Amino acid sequence: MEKKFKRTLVTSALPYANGPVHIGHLAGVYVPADIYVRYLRLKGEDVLFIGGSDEHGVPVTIRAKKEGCTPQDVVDRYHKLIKQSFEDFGISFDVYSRTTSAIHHKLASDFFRKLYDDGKFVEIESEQYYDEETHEFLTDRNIKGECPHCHNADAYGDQCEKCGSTLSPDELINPVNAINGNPLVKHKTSHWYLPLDQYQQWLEQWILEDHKEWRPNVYGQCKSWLDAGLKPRAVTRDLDWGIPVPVEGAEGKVLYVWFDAPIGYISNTKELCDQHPELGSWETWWKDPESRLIHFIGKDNIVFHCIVFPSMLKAHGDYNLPDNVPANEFLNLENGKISTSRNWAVWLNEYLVDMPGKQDVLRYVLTANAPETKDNDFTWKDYQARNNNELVAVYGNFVNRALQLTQKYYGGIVPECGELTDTDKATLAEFKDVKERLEALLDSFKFREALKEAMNLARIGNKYIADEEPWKVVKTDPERVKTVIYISLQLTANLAIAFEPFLPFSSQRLREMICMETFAWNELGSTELLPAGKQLAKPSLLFEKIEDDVIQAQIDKLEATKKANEEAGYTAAPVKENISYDDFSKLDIRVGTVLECERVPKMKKLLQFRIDDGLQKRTIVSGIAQFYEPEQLVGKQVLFIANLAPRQFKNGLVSEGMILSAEDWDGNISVTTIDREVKPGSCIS
RNA sequence: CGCGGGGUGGAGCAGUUGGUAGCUCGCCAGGCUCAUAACCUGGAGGUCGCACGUUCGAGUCCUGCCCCCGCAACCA
Repeated sequence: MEKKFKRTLVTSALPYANGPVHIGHLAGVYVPADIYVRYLRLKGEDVLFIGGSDEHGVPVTIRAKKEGCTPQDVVDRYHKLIKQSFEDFGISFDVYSRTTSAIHHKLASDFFRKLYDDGKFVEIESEQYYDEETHEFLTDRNIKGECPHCHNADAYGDQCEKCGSTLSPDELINPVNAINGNPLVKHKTSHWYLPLDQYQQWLEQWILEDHKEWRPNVYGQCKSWLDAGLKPRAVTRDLDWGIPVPVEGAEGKVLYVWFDAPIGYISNTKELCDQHPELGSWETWWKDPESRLIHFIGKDNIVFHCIVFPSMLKAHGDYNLPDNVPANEFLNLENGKISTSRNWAVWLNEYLVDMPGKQDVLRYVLTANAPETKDNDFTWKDYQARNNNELVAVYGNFVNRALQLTQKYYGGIVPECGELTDTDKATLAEFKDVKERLEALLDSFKFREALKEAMNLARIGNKYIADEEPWKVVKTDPERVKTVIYISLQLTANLAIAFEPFLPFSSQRLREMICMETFAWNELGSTELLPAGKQLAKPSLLFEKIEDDVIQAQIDKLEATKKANEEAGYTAAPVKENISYDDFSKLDIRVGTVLECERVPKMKKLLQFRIDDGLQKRTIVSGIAQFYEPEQLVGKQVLFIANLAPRQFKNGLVSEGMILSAEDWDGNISVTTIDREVKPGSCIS
């Protein structure tokens, strides 16, 4: 299936302009994409690297409302910040634009219109529950109401958990939004759907048969969707933030963000090519069969890039389809899931303030530990170890040794190369082998392994110097040392090429040190990169050791910001509506003595209590298992609601009441108890 | 029987189409001193979660089971 392409168009997922970017973004998408692009450029291939911000969608409008500004303000701010972060980390986009651009609006609009005119959509009209405050239609599960059978007030739109009957939202009495409690009204609405079911067969052939070389996680995920059967997917929404649907009578509707975002790849290419005619027409990049399309994405985007977007392109008819979609899994941080809302992240803009000039260290660590086959974990200790034991000790050290020896013996001038010994030849041959392996790995998107191979080059160099012992030989055979140093310098120059895709900043500095103006991938393996007699610049350290306190500061910062953010986010909940004394007196709150307490098997959160309520013993189940050891509570007197209707759990357990407890700002739970012991069954009033 | 991802030397991970179990770090011993106490060599350490199969041969395929991690559910 090896096909020759004339040019390669690389896209990287459009980050959502709703917050800054963090190491997860970098590791999952942008660093691998950048490595690949830099590699192709070094080989002299025709390549474009397309990026941009995704600026439509509901979360932007929610954020704008919260902050009291316009959606445009929100995306302007984050687009700028994100763009700057990418620049700072050397992500070498040829263009980084945005989906609010005029070019994109027109192109996405035209794209939709062509599919519409060609009859590629299905229009479906329906009546759905609508929240007029948040302007959204709700899914069945997000609707709550009274069950028509057992009159449980909290039945969901698809099922009543009390009586177990299956429901549809229409059957619920007084349906409300399960998230915010807003009342719902029925709205008639019509939307356009892309009938993915019609593309099922074609997709099965195209992915499952023609692209078996895709990564297992991508292929597997596609297969599971295809096996489940595809359904038509809506491509429009009732919203006011987005690209208006270009159809008469569709006022108030916009293109669904997942329809317009991938088209952003096309618009941004167009924007670039229109400004730089020498790159050729954007249509050549997207439509010429000799152009290759590669999407770099995270695993959450697989369905859209492998199934939805290709179906859109196919429906349009003129476009190339992606040749490969290398998707990464997720990166965790210090054993926890990276989370923007919980501020559990290393933000790129902050990293550069704390670790100035260490872009390459992060690029290195994120690549060496890239989540290519499964979720991986970023820890600061690993970051430190990889910097100190690998970048400093292996790569930096070899370069420093070669350059220092050159300074010492030859005043920084490249010495003449004498006759090569067998070890010289063997070392150089090994270098050429690595080049081939490196290429094979990069061509198949195995960046983690490729980086390891590049590191091998430095290891070979270290071994060579150690074996040849020039500091010893110089006393007996100074001529021979010239050759050893010459070769060491050639290896150093080779490192500058091999590492350029991975560590562009360090490569640049290394090239300055050895006064190497031009370089190309094809020269990798050459023994004549630095001619004899060339004067080199004064060497400096390529990488620095990172001490424990610097790392500890980062760990502390992570913990502190997390805590501070949670605490700052706490405000006491507003007081509920007044109730009558009658309402209050209906509640029967009593003191009970805990006789027994144990965990409920298989239930992480549940504790099962045996309570003496003064009249009898009763069982109460409470969701506090993560905050108390069962033994701690035995013998305590707790407050509980005695007349709450019993509730049955799935495993058959019945809870006869509710123990009162307080939830702290950070989610910790504290059980209520009383100041002085009283008889079990005493009433609270 | 909710969905998914995993279980490989102390730690973190590779192991493509089944053919003597690898890498980085750590540890132990030795060497070297040009180098950011860095580098080089050697060594110890694994019944590849368990069991049963297929096979001349399984970490790699089949079946069953156990355990861990996400998500979902449960939090009266």
